[in-house]
Amino acid sequence: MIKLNGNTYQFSAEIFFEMFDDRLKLMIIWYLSNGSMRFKELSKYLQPITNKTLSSKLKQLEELHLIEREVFAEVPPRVEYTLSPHGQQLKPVIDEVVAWSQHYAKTFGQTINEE
Amino acid sequence: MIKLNGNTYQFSAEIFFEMFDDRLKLMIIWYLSNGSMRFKELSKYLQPITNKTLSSKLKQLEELHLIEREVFAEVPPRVEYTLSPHGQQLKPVIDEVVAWSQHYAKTFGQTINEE
DNA sequence: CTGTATCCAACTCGATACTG
DNA sequence: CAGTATCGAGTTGGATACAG
Repeated sequence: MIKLNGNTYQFSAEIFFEMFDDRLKLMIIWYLSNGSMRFKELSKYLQPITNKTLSSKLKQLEELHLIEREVFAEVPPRVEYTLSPHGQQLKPVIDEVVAWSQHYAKTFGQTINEE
Repeated sequence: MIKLNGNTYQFSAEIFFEMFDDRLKLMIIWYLSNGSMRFKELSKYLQPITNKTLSSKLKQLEELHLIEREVFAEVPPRVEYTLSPHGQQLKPVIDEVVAWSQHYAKTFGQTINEE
């Protein structure tokens, strides 16, 4: 049995399932797995998404120690989001997700142009 | 670009993210990755969950071709759920999820007894 | 045992407007 | 640019009751 924050888990995997029980957080990790990105850039890729939602999700990921936030003292302001070490360790998960999805798409989907 | 059912996706991974944007479907896959289970058995592990919700999720997973449903003509009725071939191909994803979670739990959680 | 039918609380997330 | 504030629609999923 595992205690984490206030919660208890029978199996450690339940931590992951609870962590990524929404539509956006793992997608954000996926986008950041190719390098750091700015707020606006992420917003563009996750469209439609509101500033409020994106801001909230990024804050959650930071509290989970999966991403890091760096503020540059510029005008206009620049903020970069990067995977933390624990976030980077999700890369094998992401890789398997991508591999599985490509295979699934090959079976059930139709490819228009290239990916 | 990929067309699947009615939707279009830029990247195949988006299929996965949309497929598992809820709290339960990937957890069910995880439970079934150790072998087939009955309705009641799944319900017990996923507590608290209602029959309606579980039934709905299992139907969705079947429509996605990830699990298979087998009915035995017995009294009382017995229904077994098993991963389909495409569901079994999610095993590497699950394995990486488990590995990552154990590492994460070791860093941030406290283990009471054994897992 | 394996569901289905209603009802509803809670949550997620988008639309819009505004701030430093 | 990078947020925050308010509002509200839609969805998820639990509680309860009932059926084959």
